[in-house]
Amino acid sequence: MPEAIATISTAQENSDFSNRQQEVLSAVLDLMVREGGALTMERVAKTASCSKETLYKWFGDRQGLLTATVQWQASKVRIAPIDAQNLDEATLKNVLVRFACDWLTVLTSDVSIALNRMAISQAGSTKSDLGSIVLQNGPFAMGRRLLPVLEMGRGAGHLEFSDGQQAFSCFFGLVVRDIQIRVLLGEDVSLDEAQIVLEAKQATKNFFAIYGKNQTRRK
Amino acid sequence: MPEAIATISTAQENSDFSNRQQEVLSAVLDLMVREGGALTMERVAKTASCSKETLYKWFGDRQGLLTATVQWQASKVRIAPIDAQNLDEATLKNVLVRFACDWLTVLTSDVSIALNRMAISQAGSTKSDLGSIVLQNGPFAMGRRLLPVLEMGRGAGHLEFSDGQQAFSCFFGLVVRDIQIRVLLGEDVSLDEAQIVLEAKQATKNFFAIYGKNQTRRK
DNA sequence: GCCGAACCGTACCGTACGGTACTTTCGAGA
DNA sequence: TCTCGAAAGTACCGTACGGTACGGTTCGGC
Repeated sequence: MPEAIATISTAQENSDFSNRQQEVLSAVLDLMVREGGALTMERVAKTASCSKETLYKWFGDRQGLLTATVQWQASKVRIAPIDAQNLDEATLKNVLVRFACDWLTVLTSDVSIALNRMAISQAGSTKSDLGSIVLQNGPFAMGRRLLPVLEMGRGAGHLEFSDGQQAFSCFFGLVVRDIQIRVLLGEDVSLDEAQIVLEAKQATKNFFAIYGKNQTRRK
Repeated sequence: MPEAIATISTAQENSDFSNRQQEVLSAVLDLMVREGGALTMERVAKTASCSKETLYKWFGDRQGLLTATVQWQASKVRIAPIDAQNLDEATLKNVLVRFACDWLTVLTSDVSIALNRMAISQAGSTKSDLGSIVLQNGPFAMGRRLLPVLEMGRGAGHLEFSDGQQAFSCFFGLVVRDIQIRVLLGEDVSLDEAQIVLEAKQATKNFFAIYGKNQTRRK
């Protein structure tokens, strides 16, 4: 079983950013979480103890800084491969539960909320690909990752579906429900570990009620 | 069967706002949709052909104008009562499908997207109840409305659940899936009427696979 | 020790925007 | 027709913020 979907890599030579630059990006992330979307270049500079001029030199402009932050955060979330040998039904369910747990944990984390808020708030306006970046590293990444698992489950005879995308989308809905929109809108949805596990199990069970092969289904 | 969940009332003496004020609010809504969250008082005044001073006189400040707009929009969406006489299973399903259709239509509408973006973008920061207003008139209102239906369905022996909230939440997830977060993040999810109906039927079918009484379910 | 590059701190500029004050226009009622 | 009040139009102010310029400081290479 995979250790976790989202594992923070040990950083250091993580990406195209130098250590100092990553310190800055980390500060941006902190500010996003603490102050919401209203971060100013001056506050970033002060928080990261660097000069505004350096910020502009490194990241071009404010938009570039935000984009770099989102990309950097995305690059930190590595998705561990799934070793799907001998996929008996219990193992498959375990993988799905695990998956749902990780997903719920990420969704309700401060960083994810802040990032999504940021991306959403400017998705409608000027040319900015923040939205698509978050999209790529959020729902889409989950889909790309979960799809093979579902197909393996189908191959092993535990699941039954024709459209994999649709099956994934359904699982997504069962897991996330109205939780994400509620946290994004500011409701304090505090889920402790136990609750998350419960929700994940429930979602998986429900998923099997729909796509499980041994279920009687209507029509 | 209810005509529609969201029926625009014939306006006029709709709420606490005078006709002229509603013209202004309508202009705000238009601007939100067209320009995204970056609306300035000056643009509102110009668009609505009124003076900034009047705006401040009527709505106090920018925040008040936004709040008034959201509330006004919410007040326009009247939820028609459900006449749940002789709730046979087909009727129940019809009601649910109908419900899901309306919900999906609203979710993907320009106005809803703009409003949600606005509320989300400032949900994290300063004291503002935009988020809770949208929350109250979005997911929560849906829940308050759908819950009695589900309970009637249970009473009539078509559904089986212990926690109504949970059942609603599940239905919500099955209907909305990842659609809302994707549109909010800027993806162009264009659903025509036919697709929406399809999605709604699928969601209802899936819901019955989970909570329908005549289903074999595991555990 | 010297030089240059990188970078910090800070002062500064221009502008956009929230909010206010003042003048003009318009329309209803006496 | 005159009066008055409400609201349009406009000019204005203060400030916050994005972006730039520049002097001072540190540090690695020679």
